[in-house]
Amino acid sequence: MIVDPSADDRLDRAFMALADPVRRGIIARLSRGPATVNELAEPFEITKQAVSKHIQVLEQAGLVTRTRDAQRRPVHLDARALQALTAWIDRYRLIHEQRFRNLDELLATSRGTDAAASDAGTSAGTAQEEMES
Amino acid sequence: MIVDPSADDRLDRAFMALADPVRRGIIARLSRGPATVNELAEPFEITKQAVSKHIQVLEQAGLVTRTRDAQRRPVHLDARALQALTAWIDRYRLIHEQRFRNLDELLATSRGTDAAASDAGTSAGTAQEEMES
DNA sequence: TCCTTGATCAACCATTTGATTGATTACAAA
DNA sequence: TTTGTAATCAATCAAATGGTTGATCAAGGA
Repeated sequence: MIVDPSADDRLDRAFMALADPVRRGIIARLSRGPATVNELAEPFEITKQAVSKHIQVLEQAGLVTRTRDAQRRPVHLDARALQALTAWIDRYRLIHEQRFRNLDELLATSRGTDAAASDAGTSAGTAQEEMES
Repeated sequence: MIVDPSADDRLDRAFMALADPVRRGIIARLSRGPATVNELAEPFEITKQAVSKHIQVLEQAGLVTRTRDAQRRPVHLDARALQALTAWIDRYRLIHEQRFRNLDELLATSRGTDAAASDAGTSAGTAQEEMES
């Protein structure tokens, strides 16, 4: 039904998919190789149907794919979606850390010129670039 | 109310917190420096109360902290939580990629010995290590 | 063909989420 | 003290999530 899942939507689904310990457990298991729904359901105390739903969530998030093997339906991890998540996180984490390095430099050069250090940037809205790529 | 938020709970909250474009926008803005609720609410077409709730979600996830400045309450990014997320993701992404490298080696050494390549590992549960650290 | 296994579909239910409006707290300035 | 501003609290609501049970589909094997 969804025609054009925007970048936002894809990030929404992927982050949401990982916001559940069962689904993270499934990802952890799949990092070691493909598995069937029954195999994936085994460690958890919920019904197979519930696990099947979790796999659907992971699939719609692009984190896993399903193939066919007779009546089995092995689930495979797709690491590219994981990489997209770390890319998003690291982007802003690195901007934040760069800001701290710049602040350190500022403090190192203009030592003694106080009052700019305590909460520098509370209303520092210099360049308003795009929020999400 | 919550006494001991487990590692699972913390990951739950953090991933869930990022599964929303408004909250990701807030994180993006805070990567450039602290901001007040009003400043953070400005780009969005929702009420300040809604933004305040989003900030609470981010705060409970450990992604941001709030300080005091008279009647203002500047919000600061806490990059350590972001690092915890990339650590979790990269852990399993790297295991997955290592498995592919191993598979490549296997194919390189025993070329001609087929049938192990198509779906190697469908029931490969060698070592059952802990799912989450 | 009949039966078993693997997996999904469908309907339903309790809880949570995201948002709203209106009232209230906290602080500063007049 | 009164006024104004920043922010949260409280009550409410529609929609989504996570789980269940029961029925159904698909593919082999007896």
